[in-house]
Amino acid sequence: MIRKPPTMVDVAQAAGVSPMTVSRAFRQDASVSAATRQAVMTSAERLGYVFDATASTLRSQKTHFVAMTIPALNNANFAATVDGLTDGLKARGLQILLGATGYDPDEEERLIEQFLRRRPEAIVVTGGAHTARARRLLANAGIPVVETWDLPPDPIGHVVGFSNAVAVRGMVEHFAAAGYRRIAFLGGDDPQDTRGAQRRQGFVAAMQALGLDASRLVAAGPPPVSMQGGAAAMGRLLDSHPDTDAVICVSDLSAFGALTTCQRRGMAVPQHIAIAGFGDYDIAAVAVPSLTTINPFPRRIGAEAAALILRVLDGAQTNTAWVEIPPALVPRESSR
Amino acid sequence: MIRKPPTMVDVAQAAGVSPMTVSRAFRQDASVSAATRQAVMTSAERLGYVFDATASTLRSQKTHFVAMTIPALNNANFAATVDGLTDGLKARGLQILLGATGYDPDEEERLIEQFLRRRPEAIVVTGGAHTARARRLLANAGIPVVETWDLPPDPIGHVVGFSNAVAVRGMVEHFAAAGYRRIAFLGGDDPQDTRGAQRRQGFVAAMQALGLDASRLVAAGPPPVSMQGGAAAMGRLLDSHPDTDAVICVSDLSAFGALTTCQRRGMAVPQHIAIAGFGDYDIAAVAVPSLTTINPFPRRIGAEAAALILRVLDGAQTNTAWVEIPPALVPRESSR
DNA sequence: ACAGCAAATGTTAACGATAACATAACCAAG
DNA sequence: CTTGGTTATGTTATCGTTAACATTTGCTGT
Repeated sequence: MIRKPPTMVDVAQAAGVSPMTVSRAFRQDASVSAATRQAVMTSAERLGYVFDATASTLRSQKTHFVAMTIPALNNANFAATVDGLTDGLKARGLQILLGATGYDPDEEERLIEQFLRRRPEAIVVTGGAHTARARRLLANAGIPVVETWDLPPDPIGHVVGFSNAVAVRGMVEHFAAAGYRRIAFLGGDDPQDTRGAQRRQGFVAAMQALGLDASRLVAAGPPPVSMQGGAAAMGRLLDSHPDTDAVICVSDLSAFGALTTCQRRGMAVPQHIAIAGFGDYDIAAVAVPSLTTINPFPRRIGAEAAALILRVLDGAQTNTAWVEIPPALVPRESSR
Repeated sequence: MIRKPPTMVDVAQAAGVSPMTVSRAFRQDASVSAATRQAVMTSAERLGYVFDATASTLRSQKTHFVAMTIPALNNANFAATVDGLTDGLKARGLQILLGATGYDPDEEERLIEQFLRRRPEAIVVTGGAHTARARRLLANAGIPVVETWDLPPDPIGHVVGFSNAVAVRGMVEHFAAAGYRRIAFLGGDDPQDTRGAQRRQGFVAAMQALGLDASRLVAAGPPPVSMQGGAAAMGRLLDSHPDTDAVICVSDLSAFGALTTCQRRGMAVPQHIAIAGFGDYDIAAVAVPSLTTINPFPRRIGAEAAALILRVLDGAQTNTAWVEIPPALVPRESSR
């Protein structure tokens, strides 16, 4: 026999109070006597009552949702950002509505539209490249919008990020100072991965600024750039430019792939060729040799976004924020 | 100036129809003439109307949500399961409400309770170990419950998974057949990681069944077992049991960590010691040497769960399902 | 020309909570 | 024993959509 689930009215009846009192008992701020709350909770538990967030949302116009889109779930960096955001918002009872775009702006647009229908109290997106319609939807949503992992030239709302190009410039200068000259860049060829593309652009600009040859660019295929993709690309690079003395890779994963290609070919790293990655994933610290990389502090990006959202929702922050999280270069064994 | 966002009533007025017609125009099944739908959509777009899923949900009692809890976001295996589930449900307009438990049953309970308040149409959880209250909440939720990544002895609802113990037994037998005798198990020491613990139990049982010494167990610390944790644990194993000829690790990540310890100590893998992991993560295929592992088909777990949920929601499946996805042993260079 | 029926649209009430307002109960101070 | 003020609880109407039912329109066949 199926009977329909109990509502506050049922709980109120069972506890001998009004529905309004039940409603109050289920919130921590409200003024309900301890005895009454206890009675309500007991009745609720006995009836198997589960609070209906939908009805609450409709009436109070508070969803306690914060939406977030990331390019891919399966990426430790983005996952760390999500963790940072989740932790920062959990204490306020804000839940994350998470979606992966698969690095596709159209999919992102679809996702954003779906999310906005749920009326999140804020929305966090990754990167600054969006479809025109997505931009319009975000701009008109009437909620705080935070763009992360980037410094968009034409931001929609708040920004918590860093310049991918500048970060790679730092690596190029580091390599140049260490004496490397014939430096290549691996990956960043797919325009869908805007952060990857910016890293490559940053490489080219920095090399040119130093008067070095910036033409050693090797494609690693569509995002997410895998270890396999990095390994294959490294093979092509070594074939086409055997005299390359350093490679900067679009990510640690591709860098590790590149490293394995060197190992399989018996090329010593960093003696024969230096390798750098991006992201400071676990593998960068553990690999033998460990990988020189750039730490973009992904968790902090999420945490700062969370703190910013809370400030805005509290009315403590009224202007648009621009928070830069400067990445740190992490020198390791894969370069001298 | 702030004006409150338009509703269907506003759109209806602008389009010269009733709100009900607007409602119908926003669904694909409903009978609305093409001309009317066009007029409604134009008005909606002009007013910047965004459909309110909350009100829709309250009235229709359909949230189009499916909730899922996983131990950690930052884990390629679980992420693949989420992807499989998401893909399978997307076509039906079902959105995933995702939460990470951090391998903590109490956190899982909290998450489940929060999720149920949103009235998902189904809920997918990882593993069979839950708090008593969590079990009760799930059992009484009145929606399909799917437990994944495990074969729980006392399932709450449907099951899509495999036996972690049996999978590791297969690896032990594989190693024994290859002539390894002094086999160790790395990780699985923390009871919070139930799947890890089951892998270790499977190891012990299989070793004993073969009359081999099952006492070479080395702890790798609390989940998620990191590459670093695996590396450190391997160091301890080599110190305490230098004659070990093979190690089965609780995951590929710890296996890779273990591999790096061998590399740093100049021990050849697999000549000196064989290594196996679990999960068939990218790194297993790319590492040098590549890692022998077990592929649990994580994406397929998600896809099967999605298919199952759709069958149940359609009424096509009325009994409780028990879907086993047998993992596959993947022999690679790290063992002979 | 009109019954008969399908397609398109309208009307009313409800989903389950809570904001806003009203009142009852209680206690301290005069 | 009032008055004034706080605390606890109740009443009413409403959030924005859609299920259920009602009605209109348009077309087919005879």
